Amino acid sequence: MSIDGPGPEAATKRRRRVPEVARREALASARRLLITSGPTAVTLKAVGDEIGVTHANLIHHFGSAAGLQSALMESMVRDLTDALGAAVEQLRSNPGAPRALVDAVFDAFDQGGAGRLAAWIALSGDLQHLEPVRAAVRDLVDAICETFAAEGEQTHHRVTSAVLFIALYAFGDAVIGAPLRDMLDREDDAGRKIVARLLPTFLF
Amino acid sequence: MSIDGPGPEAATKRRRRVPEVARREALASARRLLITSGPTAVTLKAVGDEIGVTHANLIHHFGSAAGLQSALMESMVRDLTDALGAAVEQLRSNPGAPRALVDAVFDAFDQGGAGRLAAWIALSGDLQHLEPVRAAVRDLVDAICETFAAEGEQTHHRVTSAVLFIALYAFGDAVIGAPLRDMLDREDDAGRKIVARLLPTFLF
DNA sequence: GATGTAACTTACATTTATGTAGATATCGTC
DNA sequence: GACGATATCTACATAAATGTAAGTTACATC
Repeated sequence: MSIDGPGPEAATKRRRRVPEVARREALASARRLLITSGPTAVTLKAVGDEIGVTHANLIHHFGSAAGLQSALMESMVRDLTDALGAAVEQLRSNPGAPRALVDAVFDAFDQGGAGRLAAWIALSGDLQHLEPVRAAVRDLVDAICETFAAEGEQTHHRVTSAVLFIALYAFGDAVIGAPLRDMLDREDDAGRKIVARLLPTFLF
Repeated sequence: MSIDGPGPEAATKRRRRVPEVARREALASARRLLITSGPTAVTLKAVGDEIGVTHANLIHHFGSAAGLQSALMESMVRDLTDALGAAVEQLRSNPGAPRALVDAVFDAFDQGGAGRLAAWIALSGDLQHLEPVRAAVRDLVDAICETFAAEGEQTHHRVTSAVLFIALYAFGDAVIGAPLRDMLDREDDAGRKIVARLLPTFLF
């Protein structure tokens, strides 16, 4: 009886991945662990066990445990910025549908674990990992300003207010929204509805 | 030359605290560590070093490291609920001043570290520590409903929306507000101003 | 001043995460 | 099929966090 793995006779076999695949598998596993069990669960051993390699192998690919964490943060930040970009496209093609934009941003924080990741980064104090987000946020603001260019002098101020509003709220919702809604006996998308209703206040 | 401590001739002396004082000092130190250096910095050794006792002594008082963490969470949750109670009193004495209520709630999450604590709890999955908050939130909702009793059928729905709104936003602001405002070149109280402006939308 | 309780310490054991060194196996290439 | 690069593993080392046991000391009470 083989403990686990590809099979009885393959128990002594190694699976040799190309480095890029090995890194991708490891990062996917690390993200899963972060989302389901929290930051402390993302250890070399836990990730290695999930994808069937030793912890030493992960050090080989990422240099160190900190290297793995950095790569994970980088990967999740990239996904978040991609989602924000998609949200802007969404807004451009249909400026009058705030709920679609809200869903895009909320999903970015909720699924993919960007909210939990941001909380982890903030709690750990590794703020340098948030730097890539700065450029993405700048782009987001510029894009929205362009879409609402005719609004006059206060456009930039209103847009930054709107971005601050939706980002903080989506973050909070992703991290503690579920238990809080449970305490208040509110439906799952209560937060999204509120934001979608208030967002036009900023932009129009 | 004494390394550190109360003084040269007191180097061999022990300081014997009454248990309540020992616990209070330890919890204050643990909170400081949590706020300044993140959850992983709250270890028995770190807390012990700060208040001048050994890690074994902390185990003596709290039973285990988990016991210390639970006590810390309990203490911070109590402070948060106290602050929420004060916010309700504030609202009762002056129902027309949203900014005062907003400041009270934001300070509860910001100072005292309730926001960081909640993030830690949510990330770790120790949701049972949030149970005391449930009762506090219920009280808060009831108190606000009472204050605005004349508003008719939808009062409860509107109030829960308002509480969800301000709590999620204050939480988000406490955890990632600072870096996000920096990215957007916005002033420190930008978040509070936005919430104070929008809050009447729910209640009136 | 003697005594008992318990706060506190020291010393040791265990577990877990991380890191290093060297051996081994896999796969592309000749 | 031999060979070289390297992905992967085994084995060992280290550090930190937690926990346990037993001894010490401070302080209240008599």
